[in-house]
Amino acid sequence: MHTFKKNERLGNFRLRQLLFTRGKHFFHYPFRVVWLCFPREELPKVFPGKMIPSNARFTYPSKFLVSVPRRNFNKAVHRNRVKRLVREAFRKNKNSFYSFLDRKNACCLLGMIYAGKNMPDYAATMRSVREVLDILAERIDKEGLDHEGDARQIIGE
RNA sequence: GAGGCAGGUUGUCCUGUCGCGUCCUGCUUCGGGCAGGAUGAGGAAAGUCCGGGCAACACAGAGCAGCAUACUUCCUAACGGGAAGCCGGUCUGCGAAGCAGGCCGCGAGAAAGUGCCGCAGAAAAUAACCGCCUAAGCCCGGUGAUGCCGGGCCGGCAAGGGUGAAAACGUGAGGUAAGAGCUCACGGCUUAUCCGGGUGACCGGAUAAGGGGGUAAACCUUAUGCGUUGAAAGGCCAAAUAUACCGGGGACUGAGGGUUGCUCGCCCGAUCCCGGCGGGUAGGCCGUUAGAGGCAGCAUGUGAAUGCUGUCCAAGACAAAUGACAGGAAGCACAUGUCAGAUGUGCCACAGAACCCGGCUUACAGGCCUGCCUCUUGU
RNA sequence: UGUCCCGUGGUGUAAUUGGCAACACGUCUGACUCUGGAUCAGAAGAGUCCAGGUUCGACCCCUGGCGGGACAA
Repeated sequence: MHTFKKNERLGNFRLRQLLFTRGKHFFHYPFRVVWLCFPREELPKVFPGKMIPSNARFTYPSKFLVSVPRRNFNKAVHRNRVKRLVREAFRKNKNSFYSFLDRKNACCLLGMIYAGKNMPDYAATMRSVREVLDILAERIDKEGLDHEGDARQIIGE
């Protein structure tokens, strides 16, 4: 299904902090991609000794985040336009990436920061998002999964 | 008919495929998911420039300080907003004064006080450089002279010159040694009183007094208003620990605190307060979307607006939904073509709610309406 | 969401009772040198973010806008 529900978005504060402090990143124009991929059964380690908040549960194998810096797009309406285009492209292209993660029994935090300075068009965004997902799957396959350990240490540092 | 300016108003629509937030209903393998239905950005949502609602602080009090406003009347919940006027400035038209219209105005007080006014100039505020005058007083000389002539001292004057943005009412006459609102006539200004008109600012007139340059978007004075802090206000729930340790202070004769710049007042106050070094939490709900709401009609009013009646409106996210793609229609521009229809290409703005309202300001493709100006054509 | 600050040559800064927009670096020209650098001499380069207003006169005071920055658990 080409859906993009609220649960596929990265909304939890602790998970976002985890992504940006521990995540790996690479650049593929026009995106700076930050990602963190770990086995599904290690999720409780992020929230030791307590319930997992509802917006941190992985109903889908991935949580996704788009960011557009104000530096390059001054108007709020332009930032919204870019974010909507990227989300649309992710929605259309995510299926093979999701099935790849399901085969690995992994869950993935993914952030894409739009670093271009010009307003993208639909076709180019579709193409570059597809390329990013391909590169990501390749790297996860090659480098394996991360192991979380005690997240309290991660956030404390 | 075309173009320009100003103001007001409006600011795209339809279909298909895929998709998103919220709410409701139902189903379910129920901290989740599925199906169906409803609903989902603006005139500025923006800037955050004002005013309110609302909330907390003792349902809030005094003084000082501070801030804001400033022609009048009215509208409004309120305002620094708006309406109608008054006055001043400026432009245009007709013109003899004057009248009409457009535009602009932070438009109280300079006769309460203080400060400032570069350069130039004698002087920038109890004026005297050049200049004008020696009538009165004193002295000297000439001469027969208590007079006259000449000179000096003590002085008098502010007309003329020149400087400047600005020079101590203007013109004319009288007056005088020379002069001066010193006096008079006309004109103009300020203050006070009175009369008439107007709710009022103010206007018209009369009488009396006066002679004071500008600057308050300099300090200031007067009048009026303002308690402070803003949804990160504030309330509730859940989770988590440490009343650890070190130093200092204090315990009713009061350390410290109470979201107010200072002082007071009032209130709270001992498992307390300050500093250091450490530890824990980072989640949810309410506040939170229906209100000084829109539209139409009638009535009142010059108008802003108000009253009555009817009718229509239900975004509510929270690393933040309201979208993407395709096709078509409408509108505009250009080209081809034409009696007209048409065809092709391109364009279709500014911009995205974040507690809610009323204003202001700023951005804006195109359409429509009104007024004014210019040009052209016809009558 | 709210609060505060700043805007001057190409760059960094001055300019206070409101009275000629100044300085350094850089740039350009010339001298010195075989050439360059350094050094010396000289010159150009702004009307103060924009638009109004107050005033005789505005970088300075007032109003509105534009742009940039900082802060608030």
